[in-house]
Amino acid sequence: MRDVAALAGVSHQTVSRVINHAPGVTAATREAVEAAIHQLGYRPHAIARSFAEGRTRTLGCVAPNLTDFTYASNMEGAESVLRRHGYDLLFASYHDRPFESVVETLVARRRIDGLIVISPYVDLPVSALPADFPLVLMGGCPREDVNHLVYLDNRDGARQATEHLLALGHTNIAQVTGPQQEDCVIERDAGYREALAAAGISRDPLLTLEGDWSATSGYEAFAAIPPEATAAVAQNDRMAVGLIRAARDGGLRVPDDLSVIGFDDMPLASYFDPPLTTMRQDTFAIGQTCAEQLIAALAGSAQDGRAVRLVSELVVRSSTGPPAQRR
Amino acid sequence: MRDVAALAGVSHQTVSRVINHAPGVTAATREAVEAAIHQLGYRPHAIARSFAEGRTRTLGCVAPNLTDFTYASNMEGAESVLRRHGYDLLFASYHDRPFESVVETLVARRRIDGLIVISPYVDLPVSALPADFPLVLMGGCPREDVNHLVYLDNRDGARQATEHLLALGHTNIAQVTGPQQEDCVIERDAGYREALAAAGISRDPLLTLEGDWSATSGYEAFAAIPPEATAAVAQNDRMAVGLIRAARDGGLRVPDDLSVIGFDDMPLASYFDPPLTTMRQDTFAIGQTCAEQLIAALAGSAQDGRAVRLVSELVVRSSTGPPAQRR
DNA sequence: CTGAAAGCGCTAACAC
DNA sequence: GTGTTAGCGCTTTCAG
Repeated sequence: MRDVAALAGVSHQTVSRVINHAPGVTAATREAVEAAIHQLGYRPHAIARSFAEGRTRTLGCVAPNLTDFTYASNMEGAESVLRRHGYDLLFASYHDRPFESVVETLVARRRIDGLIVISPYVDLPVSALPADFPLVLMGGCPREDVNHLVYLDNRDGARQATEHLLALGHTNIAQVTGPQQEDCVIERDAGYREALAAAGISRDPLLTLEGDWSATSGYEAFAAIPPEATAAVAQNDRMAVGLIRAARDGGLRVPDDLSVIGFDDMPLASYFDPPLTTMRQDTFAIGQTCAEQLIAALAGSAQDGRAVRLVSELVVRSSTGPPAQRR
Repeated sequence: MRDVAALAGVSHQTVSRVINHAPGVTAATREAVEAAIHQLGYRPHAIARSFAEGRTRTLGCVAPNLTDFTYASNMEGAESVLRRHGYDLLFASYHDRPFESVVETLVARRRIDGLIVISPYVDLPVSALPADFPLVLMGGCPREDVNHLVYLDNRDGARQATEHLLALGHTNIAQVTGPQQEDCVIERDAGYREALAAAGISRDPLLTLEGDWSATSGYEAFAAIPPEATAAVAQNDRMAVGLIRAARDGGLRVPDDLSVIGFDDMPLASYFDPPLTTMRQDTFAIGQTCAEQLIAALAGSAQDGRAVRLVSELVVRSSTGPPAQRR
């Protein structure tokens, strides 16, 4: 920068003005400086700038992992908008370490200006963050303890899924859940119950099985599903796929003997056999929304925060259908 | 830091020594400083440190996108080892902007100390980077123009896949490729040809169809496959799945009328119908290896660089089998 | 073993 | 419109 200033015959401050597109520079000076910059191949030092400015122009994004398509897609959506706003994106996963340590590294040491947390866990210690730190939480239900929230209405989604099965004529509807302490599991379970209750069906606890989101757990859950069930709502597509496989291995036809609906509309959901009926969520858009919220929070607008509610949409394919005669 | 020094009754320099675990501090002083740090809740300012040190302790990772499981998994593997070494990970995708702009933002402005580039493109302009910048390229074939390279031997993988079909007795083996300018496509095509040549089979250009990695493109490719083909190697699993769907829609049985082998062993590959025979690559380990290489490069060891070759492994499931009688 | 001084490259506040 | 002066919070170098 000093060299540029010398070459252009101005002070380093004028160079600073030029690279920051600050007003109050003659066109002539500006051109001279730009010529010098070009000639010297000068590039502003991002770290020095961050240091002087007191902000990093870098935002963090933490997710449980990346291999889950849902999270990866969220993050990609967020990246696309943050990048457009001139921010860099620091990524951290917290599957192998406590969330607090992420906060410690990224926030307490002031490496980032704001944070997007993708979390299916209701008990995430957001309190580990300074109260006024720009934070957007991507969660699975409404909550009061966080300023900026983007959430997928899981309760509504599960209700829709269950209603779809009810509308087809099913009355014995099983449920395969994720780990029961997770936020969205609780919500989806609530939606399932609400739909049953609204249909005047008393809920049989034996019809609910707990999995761990994996296809294998869906497969294993099948063995525990009472034979009178004619349909099942799986809380994600992987478990739905496992369940279908197990049902077929057990000699059942899908959907004739057992209808199965999933959740997520993962890639290739339509390429399974039978093509999966599922609840679609636009994960890319969710990520984008989170990023927009964060940008707004950083700009100081939306000071009070607001919760953005997103809903999932039923996609009917061929893994659900009316119940067949008694099997 | 000044406050900590004052409270502990030492200079800020001693505080610096303590937080950096530098030698030459009395146990007593150290304890006093640590007490002060704890009491004040002091955290070193990462940016100030980076600025003073002249390095950022942040590494970059660029990939075409995140939603492709392969890349996401690479990146997650890389993150796990970088994190362990105290580095942060800056992520950037380049599906919507030139690679050079990534270099500009991250490297030229010195936001990162090193870079992992996940690239299926042979023509990636690594020359945009300063020659001595710590770089690890995750590619699809050996190449000379880069110091640190981790590559999956795609030629070998495609050869294995094709040999598997040959061993089953197929002689008319079609191929569905990705976009033909991509690195790994060229390599996989070469492996396919090599296997055919070794079996004394002359290659029929009509048997090779170009797709775009999507399941849809695999589906569409089917229409162009000559009816005498009894088997096909798809260059990824998604296209394999699309191809299988199309074959069945066309009244063929898989694998009896058409054997299909994929590439990647993507999640749930075994849950498709039929379970997919494919070439497995350990994408998480590949990412880890890239990170280790980068760490080594930063440490100055491995100065001359070396190429790490990884191979994929045949996973036989049920989408391949011996050819049936003439269909 | 500890302290003092200098400086990393930039922006912000004010003076000219 | 442009230059001058500080100073961001730390590490490095060198004295004591």
